[in-house]
Amino acid sequence: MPMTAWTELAKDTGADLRLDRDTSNCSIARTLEIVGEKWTILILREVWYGSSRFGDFERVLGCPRNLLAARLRMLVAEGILATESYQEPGSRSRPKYVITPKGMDLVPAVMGLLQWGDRHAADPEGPAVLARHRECGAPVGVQIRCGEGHAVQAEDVESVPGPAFRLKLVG
Amino acid sequence: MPMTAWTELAKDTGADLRLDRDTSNCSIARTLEIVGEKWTILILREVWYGSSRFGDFERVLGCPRNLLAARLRMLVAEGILATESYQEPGSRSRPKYVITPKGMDLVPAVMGLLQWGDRHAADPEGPAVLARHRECGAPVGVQIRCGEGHAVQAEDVESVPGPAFRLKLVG
DNA sequence: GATCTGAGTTTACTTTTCGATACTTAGAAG
DNA sequence: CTTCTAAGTATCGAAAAGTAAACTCAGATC
Repeated sequence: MPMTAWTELAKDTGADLRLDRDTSNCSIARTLEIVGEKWTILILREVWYGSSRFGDFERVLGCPRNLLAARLRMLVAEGILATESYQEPGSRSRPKYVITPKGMDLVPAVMGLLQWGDRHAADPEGPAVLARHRECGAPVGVQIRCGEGHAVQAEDVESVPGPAFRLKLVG
Repeated sequence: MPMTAWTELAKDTGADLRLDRDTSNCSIARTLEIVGEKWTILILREVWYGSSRFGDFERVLGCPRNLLAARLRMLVAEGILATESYQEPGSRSRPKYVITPKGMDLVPAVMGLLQWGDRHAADPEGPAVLARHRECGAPVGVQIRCGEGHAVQAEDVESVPGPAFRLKLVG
């Protein structure tokens, strides 16, 4: 999906100056800034699988406590998780972590990673987890689709400059 | 999408032993092992946008040369990129990097990240890049779908133990 | 044969992130 | 008022990443 609209502009202009796409405004990079750190996606995976307490995450992930605390704090600050409290009988109330709608919106991206791993890096025994549609039981996956409702092959995706497209000078 | 099938098993058994899901076989984690390092996804983004040469990546990403070389080497070793050669008139032939089918299979995952960023971390000016269906021009995005063809809400995805599901003892 | 060029490699140094363990804290129970 | 517990903090050495510049290498040109 080459963006010919800018690769043409980005040619050498003869002098020492040269134009390139300005990649500072990129939604992929911005998303990775938030969820691209080590453990973050795996914490979300555990939330989807039903964990909610600090100790749950620590035990099942084996993640260092200080990193776990930092990641949880950040996910809450970003509005991806929210804290509620639970109270075990005979204990004081403690915080637990639940996913927000903003966090649920990450499911397609993570399911994309899951799907790729199942296809290209699977354990010979098969997947440890199967995702299926609650209503009909059929296995689920992610698909690229267009606004017209067509399923789209990755090769048929075309990337074009958007409203915030900019060029930058390099040299 | 809690997996009740194992959260029930994972209760304290009264003694000092306790069962937990064994997360060592996870397609998400395995995928992140390969593409979860810094720069890797951004390199792939540039490949999708039309870059193919070492110097292209270096200029547009601002990534250190040593890391760029390491990431490219790894992507080729994993079969996500492949090297071909190009020849500029008057120059010797040099290597360039092209995406493989295995690499194209990552598009849904990365498009998921893009979509989330556009929705939740967008620049006020809007996105720098728009993805659309080459045939009909309509904007594209990723969707969760089941084998029966239904669009599935993230909340309606149910995760159940697969063939390689294991429990582990923690204590 | 000297020079140019793009694609790396190497080196040396700083900064950031990771990982393991010890320590603290706030309330409930004895 | 001491103990117990889950949820954190604090600390510190190790590993990885970032930065910058010098160096190599192989062919094409001069």
